[in-house]
Amino acid sequence: MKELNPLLHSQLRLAVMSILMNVEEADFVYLKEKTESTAGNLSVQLDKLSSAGYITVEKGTSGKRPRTICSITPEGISAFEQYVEALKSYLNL
Amino acid sequence: MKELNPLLHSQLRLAVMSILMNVEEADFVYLKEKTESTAGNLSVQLDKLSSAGYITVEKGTSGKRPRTICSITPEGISAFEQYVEALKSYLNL
DNA sequence: GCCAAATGGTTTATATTATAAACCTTAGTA
DNA sequence: TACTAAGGTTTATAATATAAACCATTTGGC
Repeated sequence: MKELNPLLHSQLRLAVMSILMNVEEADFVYLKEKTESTAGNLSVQLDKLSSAGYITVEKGTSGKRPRTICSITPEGISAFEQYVEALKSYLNL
Repeated sequence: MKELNPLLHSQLRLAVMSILMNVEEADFVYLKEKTESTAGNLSVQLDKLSSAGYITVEKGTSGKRPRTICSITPEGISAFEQYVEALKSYLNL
């Protein structure tokens, strides 16, 4: 049986990747709301995805408030697609 | 976003459930080979699935050797199907 | 202007989980 | 008898996910 990329096989990280597959970019607050995660948890998981090169994380400001914008990288897209293929073999799809 | 049943969201347990969805029953040795897991790990995960009522685990003998036979329960099938549905929403399927 | 609360995070501690190592029991066998 | 192998289980450890505690800035009320 195929291996399931452990970096993607995590509910929160998968949720983030799933969202980023469908939008050009998304900011921290949006991801937090959509995934219903705590800020701490999200912050940690974004770091991991970023360290793996699956997403980029740009820390800037919007007006005077900080704003962190994330987007998926080509490697992220590729990893996600491979993960989906691997999963299919488990799910009978 | 839908919650992913944590009991099923584990590579080895998912692999076991996936196999059991496709066969009437499977013994310990078969599952170990198919999943390429260690016996210890498999034993632990089978216990968890069994405790949850997702599979039955019958410990008998074949000839003189012990033989543990597993099969999926209706609750297991239902849980698996719900898990698949939830996952689909993450995978764009 | 000053204090309280809110916003947008990060760091760190804890609880859970997955995994393998070590162990047990019985059977065959040299 | 004493080794080895088969088929597992129990337990210790490593990894992971998660939230609690914390920090910096900003905004609103008085």
